Amino acid sequence: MENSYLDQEAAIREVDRGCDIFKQLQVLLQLKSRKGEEVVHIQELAEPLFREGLHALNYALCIMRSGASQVGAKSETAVLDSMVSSDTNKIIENERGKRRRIGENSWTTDTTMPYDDGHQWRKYGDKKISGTNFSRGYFRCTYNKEQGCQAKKVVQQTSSNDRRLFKVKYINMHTCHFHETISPSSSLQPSPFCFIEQDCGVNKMQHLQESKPSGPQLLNQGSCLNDATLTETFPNTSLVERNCEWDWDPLLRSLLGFDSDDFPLI
DNA sequence: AGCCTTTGACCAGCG
DNA sequence: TCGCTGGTCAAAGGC
Repeated sequence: MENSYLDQEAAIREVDRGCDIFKQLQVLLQLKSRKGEEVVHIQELAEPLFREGLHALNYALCIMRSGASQVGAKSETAVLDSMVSSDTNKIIENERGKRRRIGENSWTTDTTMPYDDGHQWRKYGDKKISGTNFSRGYFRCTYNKEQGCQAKKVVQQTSSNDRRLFKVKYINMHTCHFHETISPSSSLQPSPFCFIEQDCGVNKMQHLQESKPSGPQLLNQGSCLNDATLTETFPNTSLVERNCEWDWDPLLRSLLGFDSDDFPLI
């Protein structure tokens, strides 16, 4: 009962945060109409902001879904039902207990950025699926061995049109410590998203290396990069920048033309 | 050295 | 029973 209450509070907190983020996004978009020359900067800032907003709402949804049976939260999920759908699966276990997982706690979501959800994943399989032009990637939490985290996800590209679309199935909630550290419940905690445009389907590490910048960048630790890797890849990037521990107000202030001296814009 | 992805093989469910 | 298919393992190689 106590946990249900805490879950509900956490979910509400995430929804609140999502609202705040979208309000900031609105401010950014209003700036765009007033300062045409800043369009590029605003676009670069708005995208991760939008992602983070979505992440906050998705995270809230995860909390609600995982505790739905106790909390009885239904109305909230309706908000995002057009974006996310859950599965009720049967559980099939084989005698060796190592494969044929068809059930477990799972839900699916359609996204254009399947590799950028704030968690660290290790790919353990890839399968060409009949009837589609795309293969399906199987991922499990990096901390599967270390911490016994049972979270998995299956990424299936469903569209290759101008805007690629992926269906991502998540299986089991994260129980690893990393999950807690990236919990967006605090604005001071690292954002799970990266400022670098993700080329979906391309190894993120490789992509980052190919796009190694020359100057300071607004980055965070991302979903698959550790601090050491980033230090090596982006030697001129400070830890604070990498963790996205900035306040958006200075950003907006710099866009408005003041206090821009100590904040490196892209 | 340790982590990752890739990829072929294996195994189980299903029709 | 058999072939197809999806999910997983594990070796190999790369970074």
